[in-house]
Amino acid sequence: MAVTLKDIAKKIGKTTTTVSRALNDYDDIGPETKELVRNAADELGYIPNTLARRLQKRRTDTIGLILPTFGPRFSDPFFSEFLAGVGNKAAAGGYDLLVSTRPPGEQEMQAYQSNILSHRVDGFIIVRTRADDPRINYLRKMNFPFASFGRVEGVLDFPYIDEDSANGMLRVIEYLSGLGHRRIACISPPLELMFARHRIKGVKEGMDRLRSQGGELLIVESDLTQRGGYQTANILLDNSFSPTAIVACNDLMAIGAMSAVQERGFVVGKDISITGFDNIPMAEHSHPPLTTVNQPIYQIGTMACELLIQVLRGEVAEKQEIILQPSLIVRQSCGPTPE
Amino acid sequence: MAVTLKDIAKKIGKTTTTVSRALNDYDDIGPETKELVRNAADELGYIPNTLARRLQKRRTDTIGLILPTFGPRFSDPFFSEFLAGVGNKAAAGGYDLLVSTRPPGEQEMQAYQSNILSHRVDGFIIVRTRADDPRINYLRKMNFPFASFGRVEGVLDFPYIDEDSANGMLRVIEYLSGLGHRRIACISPPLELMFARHRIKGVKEGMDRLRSQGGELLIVESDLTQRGGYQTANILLDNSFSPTAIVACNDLMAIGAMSAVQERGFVVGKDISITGFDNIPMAEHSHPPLTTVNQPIYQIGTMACELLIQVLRGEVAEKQEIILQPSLIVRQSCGPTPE
DNA sequence: TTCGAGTATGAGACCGCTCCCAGAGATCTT
DNA sequence: AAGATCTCTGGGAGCGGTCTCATACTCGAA
Repeated sequence: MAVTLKDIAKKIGKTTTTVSRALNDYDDIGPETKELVRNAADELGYIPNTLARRLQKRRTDTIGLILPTFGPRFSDPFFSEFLAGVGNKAAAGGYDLLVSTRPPGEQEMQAYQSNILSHRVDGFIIVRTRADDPRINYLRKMNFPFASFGRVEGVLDFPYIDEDSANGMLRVIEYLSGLGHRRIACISPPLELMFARHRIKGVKEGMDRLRSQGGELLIVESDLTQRGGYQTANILLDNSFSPTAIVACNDLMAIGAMSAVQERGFVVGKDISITGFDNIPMAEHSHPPLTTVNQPIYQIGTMACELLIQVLRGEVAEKQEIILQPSLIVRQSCGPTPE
Repeated sequence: MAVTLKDIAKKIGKTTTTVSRALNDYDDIGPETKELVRNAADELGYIPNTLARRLQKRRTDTIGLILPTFGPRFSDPFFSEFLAGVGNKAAAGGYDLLVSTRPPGEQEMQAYQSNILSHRVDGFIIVRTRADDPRINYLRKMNFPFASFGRVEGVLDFPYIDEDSANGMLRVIEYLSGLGHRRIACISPPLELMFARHRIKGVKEGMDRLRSQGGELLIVESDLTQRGGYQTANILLDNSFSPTAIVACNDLMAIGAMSAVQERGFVVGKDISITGFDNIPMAEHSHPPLTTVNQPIYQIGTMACELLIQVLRGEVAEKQEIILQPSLIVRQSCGPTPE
């Protein structure tokens, strides 16, 4: 069996009280006693039982992360990198990370509820926020600690981190307009997702500025996947709108769109320009390499986790709201408008 | 405060013993009493405290999964899908999933140790096995429950699931040889990884059969990433060997290799054929779509988790060792040898 | 000298749950 | 009718920690 406080106490003829406090470095324990206890603990190979400690402290030292996924073939590079960021920060702060995947909706909400009510986690990281996000509404109602990556519509009285996607998209449009593009199509994620709204907002704002110069915009909704981007681009290409540039709201869809365009014999970056958003590793190695907006997703993961840890520790965060400024990554998927 | 057994007991004038057993449906509790207890529990909104139960049961109902990652930019589609498989199965079986990411080596081993010794998990899922795997050696030594995705060299006295990668690669080589290819280059992962060995073994076996027909093989080691595949393909293309086909040991490297080949103006599937392995979603949408070997990674995740759960429950699994037979997915990245 | 403050340790409750064991009735056996 | 058996419930220990409170001792100040 595992070594307990009692074993140490017995060995050195002290009580568990003393041992416990010595090991936790309380300053009401004599230095020699501390020394004695520590040596005995080392010798016996003592390791505290996390469960017992958690029960007593009424804390789980665990952070929950429930990834919203559609269907089993879930392979979003976004999440794996975000996960790594959150996980490493959590580990560094002494927290465990409890991960689940649930499709948005009923099951997802149940997962949040049961994790809270059965005392499995101390706080949640929310990812990929939705406009009127039921997760955030619920956590707020329960007064349960959380931090999110992404904002919501309405009151923002919780710690969050987000990228200024609107500004990122504005930069994309400005870049494209500088290359002469006026007829631009945009492939959007479901508009219930907040980041989709921000990105679309940036696109619209950019196009508004182009209105006097004949700017035209067509927005088509898709589903964030590569396949979705492919299909949607095909729809766009069949359409009479015939854009000179396609602005996809994430890299995965942009890469899917590239396939569709290339399949029709067009050259990406010459006949049609394509942009993405996120700067996933794949974007650098697509063919041609994808012009996109950088989103440091690993760092965002660590920062979101840090925000939550601050809340859990009861520290007053200097900054509860972090908005990162994006940067445009110019590669070869865009070129001047063909005449 | 949360409702406890004691609250229910007090309310109906019974003891916590009775309440506990009624809720756990022990058959030594009278049916009316059970009814009474259940109603009171519902009324008060009782939810058992997981921590307390776990402490008492000396079980954590938690499965550990430590993903081996190199560097922070960790975005392997492989892992996210595997994770989803494991996670969903764990949830279905009433287990929590504790996830960490660690670079292989010292830190990784410490994570295993501390998770075991501080009683955080009941068992581990090991992924991406290595030839003489320190994780498996350790868990075996500690007699700690685990199941793995992947085999090791030597004794296989633990539950595992694996794909018959050797056979998969054999099929690839046969397919390529059928198209007339004889000078074949292979981009390999680090050979310390078991699946690399199996895949290379299959490649060699296939080439051995081609020896009488002038088959020539060049193997170059890379690192599983898209970037690695790109760089390694460039090295290959600079080499005098000039292969007519490149067999990459995973899809990510294959896609990277495609970029390199295309950058030099070659047409993939005509001038040079390329194959991958894994059939990640991206493979379908690369340009051209990638010929590869299917590996149902989501299902593998669920099955690995199931193996572990059987061990944890003390059930005797009918099958402790599962080898899946792969299937070749033919797409457009291969063609007949150019003369 | 005596009291108060400070220091170091012990005793024991408690977190919320499970489970062993005892015991009270009810029913059955001979 | 008396003991044996069965059914149901209660008492209480214990999982492995933490924390409050009490206590014994030392020491300097009034």
